[in-house]
Amino acid sequence: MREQSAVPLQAVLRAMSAIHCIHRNSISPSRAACADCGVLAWCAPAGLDPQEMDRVENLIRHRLPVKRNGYLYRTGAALESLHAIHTGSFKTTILDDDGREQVTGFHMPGELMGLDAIGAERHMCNAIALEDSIVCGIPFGGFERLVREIPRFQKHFHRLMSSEITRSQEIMLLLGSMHAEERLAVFLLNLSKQYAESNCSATQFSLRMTREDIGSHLGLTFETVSRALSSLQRERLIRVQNKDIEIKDLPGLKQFVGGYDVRHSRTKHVEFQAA
Amino acid sequence: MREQSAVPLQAVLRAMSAIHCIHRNSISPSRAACADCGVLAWCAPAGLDPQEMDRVENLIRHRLPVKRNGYLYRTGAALESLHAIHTGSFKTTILDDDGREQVTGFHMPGELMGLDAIGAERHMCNAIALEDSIVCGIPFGGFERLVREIPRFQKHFHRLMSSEITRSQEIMLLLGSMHAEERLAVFLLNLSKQYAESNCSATQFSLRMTREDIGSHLGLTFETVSRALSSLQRERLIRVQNKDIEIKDLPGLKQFVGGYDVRHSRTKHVEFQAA
DNA sequence: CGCGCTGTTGACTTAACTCAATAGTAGTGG
DNA sequence: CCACTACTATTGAGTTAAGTCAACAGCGCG
Repeated sequence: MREQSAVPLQAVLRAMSAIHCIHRNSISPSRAACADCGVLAWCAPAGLDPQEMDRVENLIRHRLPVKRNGYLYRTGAALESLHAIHTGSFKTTILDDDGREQVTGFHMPGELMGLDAIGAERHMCNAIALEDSIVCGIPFGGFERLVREIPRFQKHFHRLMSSEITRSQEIMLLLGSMHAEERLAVFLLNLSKQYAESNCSATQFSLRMTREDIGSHLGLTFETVSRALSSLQRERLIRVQNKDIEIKDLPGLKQFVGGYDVRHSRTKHVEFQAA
Repeated sequence: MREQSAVPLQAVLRAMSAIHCIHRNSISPSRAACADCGVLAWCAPAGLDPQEMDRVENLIRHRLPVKRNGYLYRTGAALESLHAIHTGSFKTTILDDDGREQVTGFHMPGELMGLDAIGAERHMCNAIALEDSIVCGIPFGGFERLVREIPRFQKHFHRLMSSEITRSQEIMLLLGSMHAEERLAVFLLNLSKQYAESNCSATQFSLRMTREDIGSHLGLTFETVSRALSSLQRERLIRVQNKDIEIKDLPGLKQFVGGYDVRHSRTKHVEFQAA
C-alpha cells in the first residue's frame, strides 16, 4: 500500500552502483597498494605484522582490468594465479563433457577466486566478468610459500577453502530440496548479506546478472526465475524492477524460506560410541 | 537376454563385502600402524621419508570403531580431529534451520572427513556410519603443524580440500540440470569409479545406503529413485536386486548421461584482455 | 514368528518446463 | 540524437517429469 513514488528506487540504485559503495576508503587509482584498498577481507588475517604485510604486497599483481563478458580464466587453463576481486563481479561456470553448463557461483569484491583449481593446478571452471571489473592476481607459487611460512596466513587460507566447501553444500541443499520461490528467496537473502558486509544497503541493490544466469545457478529456467520474482513481489516481500531489487520485508522473506513443511525426518540414529 | 542364473550375483556380492576387498594387504588388527593399512590414500603424499611418516603415525589415533547408524560427529560440535575411514562407509548430512535435511555425500575407505569444519573449527554436518565402521582420528592441531612443516603434506592437503570443492560443484551440476535417471546413472558411475580405485569390481557392488539416502543426496524422493533404477534396468544398462547392483553396460550408462540435449548455450563471450 | 523397515509399483496431482507472443532496455552506428 | 537491432524480461497456455498418497511385498532383526 505505502508505495514510494514511482521514480526514486531506480535512480537511487543507479547512483549507488556508480559510486561503488564497497570502498570504505576512497581510492587513488595511481598508487596501487593493499593499504589503500577497502577490500582486503581475503588477505587480512586479522593483523599481519608490517613485515609480513609487505611480503604479501610485493607478491600481488595489482589492479588488472577485465571487461564485461571477458574471461578471467577458462576451464582447463593452468593455475598461475589466484585472483581477488577488487571492483566488479564475476560468475563462475562449469561445463561438463556433454555440454551442460551451470553457474556455480557469483563473486563480489573481496572474494578470492580460483581455489578449486588448486587440486589439479588447473582451473575447473570459467570465470566471467558480469561487468567491467578489476582484480588483483596472486601468483600461486609465492602464495603457497606464504601460506607455509606465515601461520596466521595459513589459518586464514584454510578457513577460506573450507568455507568454500560449506557454501557449495548450502547450494546443494537449496538445489536438492527447495521450491523455486524459496530458492529465489535464499538467493536474494545471500546477496543481501553480502552487500551488508560490504557496507552497502542490505535491502536495495541491483542484480548484476541476468535471469538466465540466476536460473542456471538455482537449477531453474529463466522463465521460472521471472515468475518467482513476480510472485515474491505479489506477496509484498520484495519489489522488482528489472535488475533493481528492493527487499521490502526482510524478516518476512527469511520466514518464507523457513516456513515450509519438513519433508520426512523419521530418522532415528544411535549415538557415537568409541571402542 | 544373456542373464546369469538367478542366484549367483547376490551371493558373490555378499562374499565380496564380507572380505572387504578394499584391503590389499591383509590386516593384523593387533598392530595398528599406517604401514599395515591398505587405505593410506589420504596420508600418502607420494613418498614421505620414513622420519616424516613416523611423525604422521604418532599423531594418529588408530582404529576407532563406529557402529551402524552411529554418529561420528554432529553439526556444531567443535572440530577436534579429522577422520580417515579405515573400513566401512559414512554419509554426511546437513540440517538447515528449518529442518530440511540433505545427504551431502557418501564416504568410502581412504577418504578424509571433516574438512568442511576447518573454517569455523566446528563441524558443519553430521557424519553417520552406514555400517559398522572403523576410522582413524587425526587431531587437528597436530595436523595443522604437519601441514606447515612438511611441504609435500601441505600440497597434498590443499589438493584434498580443493577436490572437495570440485566434487561439490559436480553435484551442483547434477542437481541443477539432470533428470532423475541421469542423476542415478551419474551416482552409479561415481560409485563404480570409487570401487575401481579401491581394487573392487567396478561393475558389481552392493549399495550401503537406503533409497531414501540416495534420494536425499540426489534431490529426489525415494519412490523416484526406485522407479529410476527399475527404468535403467528395463533399458538393460544395469541389474538391480535390492542393494545389489550390477552394471551390465558401462559404456552405455556413460553415454546415457551424456546423450541428452544441451539446454541453451547461446552465450557469447569476449576473451580476457589484461591492461 | 511377527513387526519394522525398506523397496516396488500404480494412480493421481502439481510444480516446473517448454513454446510462444510481446514488451521493455541497452548498446551501436548512422 | 535518434533509430535500429540485440538482448533481456514478462506473461500465458499447454505439457511433462517428478512428487504425493497408498497398497503391498520382501527381508531382516529382535
